[in-house]
Amino acid sequence: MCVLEGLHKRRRTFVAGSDLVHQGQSDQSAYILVSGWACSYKILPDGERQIVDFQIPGDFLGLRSVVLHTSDHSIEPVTDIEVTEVYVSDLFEVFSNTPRLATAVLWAASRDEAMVVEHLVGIGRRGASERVAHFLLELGARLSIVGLGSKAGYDCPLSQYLLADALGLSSVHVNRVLRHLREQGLITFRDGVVTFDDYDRLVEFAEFELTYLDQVGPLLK
Amino acid sequence: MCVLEGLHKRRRTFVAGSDLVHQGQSDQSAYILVSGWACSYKILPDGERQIVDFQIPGDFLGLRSVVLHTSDHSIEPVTDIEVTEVYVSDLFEVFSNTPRLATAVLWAASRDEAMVVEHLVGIGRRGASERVAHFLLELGARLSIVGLGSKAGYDCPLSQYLLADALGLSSVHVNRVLRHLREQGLITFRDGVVTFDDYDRLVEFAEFELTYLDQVGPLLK
DNA sequence: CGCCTAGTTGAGGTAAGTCAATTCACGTGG
DNA sequence: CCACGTGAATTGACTTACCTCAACTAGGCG
Repeated sequence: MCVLEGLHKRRRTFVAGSDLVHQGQSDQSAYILVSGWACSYKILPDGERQIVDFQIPGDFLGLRSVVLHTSDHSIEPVTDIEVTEVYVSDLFEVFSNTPRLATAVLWAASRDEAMVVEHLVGIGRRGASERVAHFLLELGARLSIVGLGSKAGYDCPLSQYLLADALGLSSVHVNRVLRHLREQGLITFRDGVVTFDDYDRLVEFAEFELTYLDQVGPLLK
Repeated sequence: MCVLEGLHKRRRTFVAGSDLVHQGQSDQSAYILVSGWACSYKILPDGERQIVDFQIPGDFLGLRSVVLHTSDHSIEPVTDIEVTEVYVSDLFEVFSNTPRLATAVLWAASRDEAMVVEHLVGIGRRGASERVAHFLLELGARLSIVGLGSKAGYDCPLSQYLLADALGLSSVHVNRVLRHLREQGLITFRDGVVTFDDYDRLVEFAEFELTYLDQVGPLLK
């Protein structure tokens, strides 16, 4: 992400629960998440919520809203968060002066899309247990890249309700699945901590593969 | 899409069924679809397939594979297709000379992601009937933009099997849902043609909203 | 004519949802 | 210090949306 340093600007803080970006608005700012967790989600007209992705330190927030000039989703902090605001005017202007930056931003956007795609596949074609396992593994892999996790586990501030909204399940079922996985000696999620009880067996169970997460940065190094 | 004209290069043809991009490969080309339909999908280790999106004329093919330098998905033509190849070397080089182009490509990538997100929401939180209805409406809206559809309907070369793989349903269930929608006088999909029998009522039923599809082009005009 | 693929329909099974009750940890105010 | 409320996790009983298996039809084509 080092290439993106040039963009960092004003530092800001948001508390858990207060929307950063609101569905339907236009002319939003983009941010880079410095500390804490956030999530991007969509609310359906009938009130149902689908969480599209969680953002962890180092991730962009609201990039798509800025580029498309309108927001099709909302973003809210899961914990209190720190962000650095990226000025829209800058973003486009800077493309002219620093084409490498344009490539870096495009890379970030593509990585983002790849994560959404993987998520889509999980919801569409994986059973609930594999889905939960795969999701927690993927989160772990992402966190490891930024030094916040390992093959042992990681701190995870998500509630079972959030997990359910992300995975297209009911919170009741998420609870049952977590119990099942714990009883199988695969993974434990308790008191805000995810522990991989048997990483290799879990990877096999969830049919987890890294693919795009192998890449650690934009092409141009 | 006019801004992208500068990229158009060699014209090529692919027949239905032959992969353009194959999951796991690196150093792919990107293409712009000129005529016909394609689909991007992922195969899970257990053989299950999830179709991520369908591409129609004007859409990019394989852009993400190029940017991430590795392909996490496959793309195959649904019908025979014509494409124009976009040389990778060009794509990045040209960013330096034509920053407007970089913005246009980023816009295309973002629009792509927005479609995947909408798809994700559908699979995660909509019932089968609403999901099918919404999907066919969205396809119609996209086709209308490039002059291949209207509020009356459109030609659609998809089989019920493809639809099922896209929507995370079984083909049997897709069939039942289509019958149900037809009997409700909402929409008819038969012999390769989608007909909106009652567009307004269908929109209401599916809770369809346009949002990002309102936008017809990159910010910079 | 017979094969193949796409679509159609029925019967029965199952994964996951809903509703509801209970526990527990925490914070807040009397 | 305790009574109370609130939000998360947990578990049981019952319901349902969707899947699987399987049979049958209809069109296209060698």
